[in-house]
Formats: sequence, structure tokens, C-alpha cells
Amino acid sequence: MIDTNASNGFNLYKKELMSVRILIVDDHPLVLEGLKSLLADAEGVQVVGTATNAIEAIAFLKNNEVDIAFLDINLPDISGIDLCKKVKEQFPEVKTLALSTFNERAYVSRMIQNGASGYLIKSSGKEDILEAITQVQAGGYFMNVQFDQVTPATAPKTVPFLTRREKEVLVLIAEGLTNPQIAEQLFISVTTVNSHRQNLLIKFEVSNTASLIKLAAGLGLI
Amino acid sequence: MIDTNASNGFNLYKKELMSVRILIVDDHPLVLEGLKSLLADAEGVQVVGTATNAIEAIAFLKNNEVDIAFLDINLPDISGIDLCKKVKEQFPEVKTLALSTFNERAYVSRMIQNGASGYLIKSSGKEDILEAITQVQAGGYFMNVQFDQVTPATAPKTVPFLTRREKEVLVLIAEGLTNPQIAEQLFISVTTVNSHRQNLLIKFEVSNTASLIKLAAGLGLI
DNA sequence: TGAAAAATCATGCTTTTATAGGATTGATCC
DNA sequence: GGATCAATCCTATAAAAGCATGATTTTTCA
Repeated sequence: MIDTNASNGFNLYKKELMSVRILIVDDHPLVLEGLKSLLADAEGVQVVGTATNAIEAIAFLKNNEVDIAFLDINLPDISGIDLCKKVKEQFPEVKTLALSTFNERAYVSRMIQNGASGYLIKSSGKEDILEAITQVQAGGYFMNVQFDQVTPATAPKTVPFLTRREKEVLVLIAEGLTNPQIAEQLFISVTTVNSHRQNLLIKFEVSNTASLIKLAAGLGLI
Repeated sequence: MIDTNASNGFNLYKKELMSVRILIVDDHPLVLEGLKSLLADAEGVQVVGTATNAIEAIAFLKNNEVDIAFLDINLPDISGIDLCKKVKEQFPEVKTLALSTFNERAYVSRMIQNGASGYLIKSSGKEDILEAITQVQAGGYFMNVQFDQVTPATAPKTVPFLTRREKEVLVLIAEGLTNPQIAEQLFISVTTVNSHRQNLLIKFEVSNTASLIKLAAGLGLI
């Protein structure tokens, strides 16, 4: 359900002129509530809407003016990473700020690659969040990740870019299908499946299925 | 049952007599803030403390009286599942309520097994949360999971009980080691490693490594 | 419209897993 | 003190995955 404080092209609430209009996209009401609560008493900041999935988020952006969209990395329908890309394509003037549980280099680079202006881990404090808004609104970038909890040795430097087919194969592998079964499912030959599989191993910089699935699971790809 | 509202002879904070004293353990300030905010205006409920990891949580419980502890499943140091067990061992009078992002049968049964009185998914609304507190404080159980997003066909009914050796092998498999490499690492024969591996497949009710790792990753085992 | 990327398929070989069917030694628990 | 379970080891075979080295055909897009 979309929470519309502002809707239909014009803004009903002009209590704070010049305030930064913020849309929060997260499927956890607690996080929504927490952010709203933290931003409620902040000067020059106004949460104009919230959404719990990508569809709602896009719908809201179509009908409302938003300066900064906070995007959760893990959403029920599509990943925040993909949503970020969509948002920047359809609403290039909207700045995006990634919200994530994880402090991982891989996520960050991928989000930035997709046009995000910043990256906030959910364990950020109020100061960080306000600082991020200020920076981003001013056209800058913000990220407070430290990468202290070093990414495991098996982790790739970035989230590999996967093709449509590779994603499909990856999902089917994770579901426990063997190459012959995947081939049957996708109406392609076993050797083709195997090619995609090898490409996945190369892109993830691993040497077997176990590592592949572990990484992909950790990245929320499956 | 200990009457915790009247213990120690006197109560330092009598602002709200009979109020349920709550400790929230979650490593995300946003979630903490969200919950506090949601509970702030609720009658008969008082958030007496928050902790962002298991150590802090245990320390707080040693020095304070708490009726219900909200435990996040994913904590930085140990898993909420293990923390739940510890809490029930050391402070049996404290009721625990699991907080999780996931709507998974496996987590629930594991938490209940470890003494939790309830299970709340983070996408719960205010009503659910208050209802949970009421139920649990009255000595009952609460859980609002629906398992609607049906657990994948490959999911086991419960988190399988793994032996020490099986856990070790599982972790090494996930790290990408092959049977010969694991054997070398653990100073046992390849056939033994293979036995443990087969037992893992049987316990998780899967037929290959990919499914195994996906499940184990989803359950936070690796 | 041409280059680049993706998807398709192939052969041959090696290594690893999966599956089946065992057996033996300790430890733990009623 | 017998039962149970964990951990160890074994043989043997089939299936699958991993690795190398290709090639052809679509698609995409600048």
C-alpha cells in the first residue's frame, strides 16, 4: 500500500518549503517507521511517501515529486539494485540512496554502477543518515561503509554482471537441477547449459558449484 | 513462575505500574528505533533497554529485569537462535520473541525448540506486535507467520540436527573445497568425508551440493 | 550497418559427486 | 550392559561437473 502524503502532481503539504522530499522503499515496516521517526524532527527533510516494493515505488514516483529515494537492497519483487537502475532510467532527476544490511564492497560498486548517489548500511546512526541526505541533495555522493568485515576470500570484487540466460541457469542450479534437467527445462542442449555454467564459475571467480551457490545466496541472487 | 513486576522488593521505575518491560536486541538502529517508536505510545508497554549484539543483551539481562526480549535472528556475533537458547538457560523467566526478516518454517521451529514464546516477522504491523506482547506476557505463544510464500520444494521441514563433524564438513564444502581437500584439512580419509557429505544430503533432503548450500545459506548455517 | 556480446552447440578428457552397500570403533545414555 | 549414535573406514559404479578449445548464429546497440 502506498502511503501518499503528496499526490497527483501537486504537493498538499507545504509546511516546509525547500525541504528535501524523500521516498522510502523498504519492505519492513519497522525500518520504514524507524527512518520516518528519525527524520521526523529533522529540519528541511520531509518523508513524502513510503513503498514496500518496487511496483509501488515506481507508481509513486510517477505521480509525485521526489528528491531522494531510499532503496532497500532486498525487496520482495525485484532487487534494489535493479530497481535503482529502473528509477534512474525513468526518473533521472531522482537521486537514489541504497539502504542495505550488508557492508559489502560488491553491493556498493553495483549500486553506484547503476546510478546510486550513495550507500547507507542500516546500522547507520541518525547523523550519518542526515549527512547522507545533505551530501546527496547537494549533488554529491555519500557512503559510510568501511569494509572492515573483510569480504570472504571467495568473494568476487564486484557482483558479476550476469546475462539473462546465466541468471536462469543459476537459479535452476540452485534449485538442485542437474545440467541434463536444466537443458530439458530450457529446451537447449546440455553442452549449452554447461557453457553457461562454466561462465558463471568464471564470473564469480570460483571453481565449483558449492562456492557459486554460497556467493549467489549471499548476494541475494537466488 | 516468578512475579517479575514485584521482585527485588522495590521497583525503581514505577511510572507505569504493571507495564511489560521489553528489551530489544537487534543490530540495526533503524529497527530499534522503529520498534521503540511503535511501542512508545502503547499502553502498558515499556522498552527498558536495547542491545545491538548478544554480549550486550546478556549483560543487560544480568543487571536489569526484563519481561520480554525481542531477539533478532541475525546478530553480528552469534545467531539469534543460539542467543535464545542462552537466554532461556541463564534467565528462564525472561520470555523471548524472535524477530526475523524471513517467513520460514525452518526458523520458527528452531526458535520454538530453543524456548522462544513467539515469532514475529519484521514486516509485522503494530497490531501484530502488540498482540504478540499481550499473548506472550500472558504466558502464551504468538506467531504471525503464514508460510504463504511457500518454502521451496527442496526445503526440509525443520532445520536438520547436524553433528559436529557434519557442520565442519558443510562449512568446508561451502568454502569450495572438494572431498580430497576436506579430507586433508580434517586429517581423515576421503571416504569419511564422503560419508558425512552423503549424510548432509540425506538430512537436508536434497540430492546435490547446489541445493544443500542454498538451504544451508538460507538458514544462516554457513 | 558493423562490431560486440550473447546464446547456441560440439568433442574429449579428468575430476568430483552421488549412490549403494557395507563394517568397525568409541562414547553416551537409560 | 545393551542400544544408539557418531565417527571412522572400505569397495565399486554411474552420473555429473569441471576444464580446454573450439565454432556458429543471433541479438543488441552505438
